Amino acid sequence: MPTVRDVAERAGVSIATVSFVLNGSKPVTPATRQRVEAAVAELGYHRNELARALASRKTRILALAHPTAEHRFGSSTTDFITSAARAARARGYHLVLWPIDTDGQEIHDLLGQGLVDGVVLMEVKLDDPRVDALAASGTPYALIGRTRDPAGLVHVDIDFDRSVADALDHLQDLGHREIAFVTAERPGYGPKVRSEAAYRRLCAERGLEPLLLECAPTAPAGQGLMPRLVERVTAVMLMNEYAAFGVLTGLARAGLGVPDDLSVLSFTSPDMGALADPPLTTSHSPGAELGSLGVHALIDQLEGIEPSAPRLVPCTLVPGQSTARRP
Amino acid sequence: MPTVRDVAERAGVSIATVSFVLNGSKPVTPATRQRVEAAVAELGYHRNELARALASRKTRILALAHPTAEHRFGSSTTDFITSAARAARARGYHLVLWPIDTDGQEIHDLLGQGLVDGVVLMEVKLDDPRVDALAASGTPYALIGRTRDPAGLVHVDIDFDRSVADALDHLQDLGHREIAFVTAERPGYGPKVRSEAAYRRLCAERGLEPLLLECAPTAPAGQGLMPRLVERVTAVMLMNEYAAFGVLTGLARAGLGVPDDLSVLSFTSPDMGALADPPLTTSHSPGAELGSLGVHALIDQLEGIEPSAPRLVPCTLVPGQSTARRP
DNA sequence: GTGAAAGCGCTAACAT
DNA sequence: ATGTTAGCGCTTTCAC
Repeated sequence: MPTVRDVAERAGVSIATVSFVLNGSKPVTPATRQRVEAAVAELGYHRNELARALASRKTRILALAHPTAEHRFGSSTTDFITSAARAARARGYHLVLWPIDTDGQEIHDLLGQGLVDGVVLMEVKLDDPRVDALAASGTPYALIGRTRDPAGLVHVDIDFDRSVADALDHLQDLGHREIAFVTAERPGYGPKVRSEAAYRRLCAERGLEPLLLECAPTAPAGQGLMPRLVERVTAVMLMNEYAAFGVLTGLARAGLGVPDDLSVLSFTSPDMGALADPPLTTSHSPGAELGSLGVHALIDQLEGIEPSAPRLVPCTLVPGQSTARRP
Repeated sequence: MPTVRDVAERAGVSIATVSFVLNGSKPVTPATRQRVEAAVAELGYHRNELARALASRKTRILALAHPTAEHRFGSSTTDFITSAARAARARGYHLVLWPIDTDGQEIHDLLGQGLVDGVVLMEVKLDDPRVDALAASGTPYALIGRTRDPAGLVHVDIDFDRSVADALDHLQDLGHREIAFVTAERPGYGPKVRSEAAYRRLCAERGLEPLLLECAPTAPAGQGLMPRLVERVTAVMLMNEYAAFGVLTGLARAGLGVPDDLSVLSFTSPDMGALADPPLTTSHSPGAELGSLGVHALIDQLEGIEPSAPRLVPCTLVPGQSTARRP
């Protein structure tokens, strides 16, 4: 592996000049720049990121801290992670994975290693001790999700208000007025709390009678909703990836069908929705976009670019065949 | 952040001795060891992994190279990744994510940065240029999956022979003799090729008539199989995550049911299988185990531990209600 | 068993 | 505009 020294020698300049050219950190004559670039190309030189990190006190490595148990983005977790890693690389950073299970100590030890410049924290809870640990460490960080009071914290999240409003719009446009909302049983879970709040507020604003239900956060779920649900509403929005199949099954067993007897809108990936019969109308979380935005927000902060206002991104509605005009 | 110097000073020893204690790289008197350890604890010292990496010429960072498009492990990709990261950390390594789309150059540039000691390559194809790029680079690597001729390459993969045999056993035990096998349309895709070969061989050995079918590698899929499938077999194994729902739907539309008219065994996660009605008998890929094994195989290689023979891990059969005794 | 000193390959003052 | 030089925080000979 060639080093700056080899490049400098070959180009007939000092190692400082090589560094200036590589980093654009100081003005350099076009002529010498070219000689350096030629030497770099001829030698197939790549700078050693480790040495650079040590000398510059910037590792250009970010950590993606995520609990191993929960899967907030469900089917879009992979998209999120991949997109975060791509965004990092696009700006010259690397992303390391930190599966974090415990709260304070683990993250503290990891940070102590001095390997990363900042942390992207996934699956942020309303009251999250990891956020406190990060804040105490002084390491820059960006949150995916929000704590109870996220004011002043760098974060990106789903825009639950918009997402629920869009879903309601879709159903109301089809003539529905009795629209239930089903979440997963997860007390204190941010997305549940925020989407329920949005639903309640929107119902009030629009003069709709709210019907909030819950079911299990894992499959199978939703089948038990059935007697109650179809008696009281003509449409349902499911903020629970697993519930849709249960609802369809429960309905079928009662001799009823979608969308004739009930319109179903599920917050899940279109891929998942396509598995159902009929293919579901879905609203999918912006996993990839959040991954990218979160990383950019963190890097902006690291590089002293603008304060980077929190971004809230709505889910995207993809019409399927499980929603139809009210009978 | 305290450094070795601070520790050395406080313990009244040289920085070399501190290093010896921290790494166990040289014998040290119990007494001085204790003094050093005390100083470490008092100062809350963590060694700087970056500096250690530069000086020792071992970064203790591994890359997980994965294509962004394909999703071999489907629903278990997240498990795989998480488990790989955990295994790495358990042995004192970090795992960086490298979403790789192009073939040679990208991986070459990344390796040139000198950030990683080795690479775990996911989604290995039968003929994979990335493997050649890695081999040419001289960087140690481990493959998840196998090339056409994996002899001599460090790799871990699903044991398709065992997995298909176990599935056949399950169905044959239930009295089935006509058992179809459905894969996803993906020419040259390792898992498809190897599982099909296993199916053919096993059918021959057991005197069964093979029926191989394909359908789309994305949802919706499988509905089109229906007239043909149920006329010719009493059971089907689906090596296609998306097909199961289509098969169920197709069957229902024909007024038929599972498992009465057809037994269905799907190679997917039990979570996914639980969504179906009836809950599917599934065989799930050992995503987490492969992630961990792959990382260990790579680290063993890096640390000069035994040659680490290739490990093939079978899928795990989880009986559901979609398979039953042949009518 | 312990210490002194020479780097690892780079960046970033500070000179010139 | 370019060069000299002093580190970044650690590991690792080589002496003692």
